[in-house]
Amino acid sequence: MPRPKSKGSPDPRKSSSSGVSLKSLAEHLGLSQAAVSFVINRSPAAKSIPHRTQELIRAAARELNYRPNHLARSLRQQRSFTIGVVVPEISEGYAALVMSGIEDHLLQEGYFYFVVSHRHRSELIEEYPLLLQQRAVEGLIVVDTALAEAVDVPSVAVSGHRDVPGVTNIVLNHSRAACLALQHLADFGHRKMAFIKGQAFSSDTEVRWEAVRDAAKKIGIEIKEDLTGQLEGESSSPLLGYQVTQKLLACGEQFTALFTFNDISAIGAIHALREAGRRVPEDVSVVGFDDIQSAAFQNPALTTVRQPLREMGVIAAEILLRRITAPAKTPHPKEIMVEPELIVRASTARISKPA
Amino acid sequence: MPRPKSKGSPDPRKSSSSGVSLKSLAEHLGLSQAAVSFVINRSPAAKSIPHRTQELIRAAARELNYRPNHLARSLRQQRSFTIGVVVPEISEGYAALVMSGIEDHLLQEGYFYFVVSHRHRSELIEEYPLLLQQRAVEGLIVVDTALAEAVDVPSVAVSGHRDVPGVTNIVLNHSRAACLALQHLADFGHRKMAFIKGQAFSSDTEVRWEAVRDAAKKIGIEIKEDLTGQLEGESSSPLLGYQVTQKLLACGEQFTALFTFNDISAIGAIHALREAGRRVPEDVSVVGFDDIQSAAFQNPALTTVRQPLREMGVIAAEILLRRITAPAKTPHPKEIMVEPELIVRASTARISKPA
DNA sequence: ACAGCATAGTAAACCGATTTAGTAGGATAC
DNA sequence: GTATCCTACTAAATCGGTTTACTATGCTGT
Repeated sequence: MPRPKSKGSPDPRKSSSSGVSLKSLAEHLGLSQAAVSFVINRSPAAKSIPHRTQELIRAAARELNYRPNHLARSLRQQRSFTIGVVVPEISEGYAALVMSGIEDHLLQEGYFYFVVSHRHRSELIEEYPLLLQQRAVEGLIVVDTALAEAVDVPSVAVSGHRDVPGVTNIVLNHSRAACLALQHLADFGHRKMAFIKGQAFSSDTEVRWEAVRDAAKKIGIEIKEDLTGQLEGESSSPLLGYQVTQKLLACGEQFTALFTFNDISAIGAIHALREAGRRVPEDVSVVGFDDIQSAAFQNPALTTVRQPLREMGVIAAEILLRRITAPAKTPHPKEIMVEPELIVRASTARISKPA
Repeated sequence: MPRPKSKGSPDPRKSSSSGVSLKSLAEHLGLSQAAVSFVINRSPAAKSIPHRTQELIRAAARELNYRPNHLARSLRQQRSFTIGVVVPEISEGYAALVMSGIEDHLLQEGYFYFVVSHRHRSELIEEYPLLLQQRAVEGLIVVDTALAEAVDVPSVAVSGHRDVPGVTNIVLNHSRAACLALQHLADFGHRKMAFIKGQAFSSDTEVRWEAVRDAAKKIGIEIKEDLTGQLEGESSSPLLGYQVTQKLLACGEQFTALFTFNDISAIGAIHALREAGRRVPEDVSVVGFDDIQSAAFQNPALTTVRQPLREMGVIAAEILLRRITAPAKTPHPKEIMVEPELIVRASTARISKPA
């Protein structure tokens, strides 16, 4: 009853999935399903079918608007042309940019993808990869998420730092990123620097902090316990940076520069600084991270360490598809590193002579 | 060769999709596939199978880590539990927020979804819905995109304004939105207002502009041709608003207030104003639209018309699933309207007495 | 005259589930 | 004693394609 009955006469209003199956198309043509399938797919087996017949088949397919059922095809071929993408949350600027790169490459190559966001709930982080595999994805891209254990499809982690078997990590050169930022501030004469670390769950947090400490040591900057804050909370609102900065200000320790974990928190931080009567950049220089789109249009425009997020998404997709289609040829790189770039704008300035 | 051979002994390392099929599970148990299927799915037919046997089956399924192949199930049941989501682009704050609402509800209800972005290319806008239907999606959600023609699955359009058969439109009450903004500015004494319209391809542009004109007439504000600009270009960067505002300033006509199409362009506009020596809000009041996350953290904090984007995504998903699961009961509303809210912050102020 | 080969296909297995229709064997009813 | 019902399942069809193995026919070469 709910199924549209397929009468002998093809209904031209019915398009695609609704009416026309390979079977009905073959019947219409008076040929076998196999013959039609060979021609439609340009399979090598079609070489024994004369051109005339091939054209008849193609014409009929066009006319009846035949579109092969992707489910059936995937089931038989054991190829779904589908990828699973796991992100912490979608609204976040970071993940959205990476996703946009991923999408670009995947769709270009004829793959579709499922997106799931886990909002840092660990049971979802474990469950979603399994659900995705049940849905026959051929590979997984996880963004800023620590994959619990090995999965049995090829996987790529963007900003993954764990050494998980079968997973290729796409990472930023955090050492270089930290050097760029600190050297820039040091060049401007800053010595008393404050820092805002990322949330504990963010996979970049730890690596970046290591890099910052190394860079500070190399450049000869002291990192004071009192002047290091940490973002807390799930959301990616500037509010988090605002709150941490208030705490940093409250501790009483002086600082002339602030290096934040991302641009979003830098925006909140500037707000807090201004509320406390500190001018940016005259009293405090602020360096952000990521270079999100609105960074250039903050007031003052944000000096930041640019992370090639979109490109990282593209690379992730490229590597993954390469691993899927030519597993033998690609000896599966463990890590691919991309380079940051310092974008100097108006939120940093030479330190003013102490009054 | 590429397929993992399924030997008699189950390999405990192989999980999910790899080794265990219903067939192998049934063989392992010495039962028929049907019996196992009944129990796994808690089908009513399982009532004739004794508890003892049911437990054996479930235990074996757990132990071998059996996970039914979703492709096969979908094919047989003609239910894919998959939705297609069509957006202009992913990086945009607007679409990302709506998507986050969509995702929340869909995953909660056990559906997965494919995302495709068309970047306003009309051939993709036509092709993607077909490709999605080929992939057996049970419904479509299109965001800020004009669906070319009727599709044969239930569909919901967020910010759709076309009357397409079979499509439910989720729209903002633009009349109210325009009144809120203009009345607010008028209350502050503004009479000379400038406007930035959306890009021609954005489905809200026209409707909103109508609403603005109506509101202006009602309130008694004159809309000058010279003081209405329009965003141009694909991207959603603040740069677009920056450029339009430069043009508005260049024309020489004076204005004390500016109502922009979205927050992103408001951010660019403020930049341009400031560069031209106009202070915000002292010289020019600016009202944005959407209330994106960083709106509150601009300097000055942005006064804006809040659009409940996330909620609109949730509603879209709800309506769609309701239409899919109970097509008879839901007589398919043509339009659902959500209400805007004016968020007054610091980018608008009472007009200063003319010097 | 007949093997051998190319042409133009077809029949049927298969992917991995769900689902309908049916069956074997024991218990109960009359 | 047997018709009937219940219990505990199973065999086989099905979803819509792809793919392997095979066949029927006609032509060529010797």
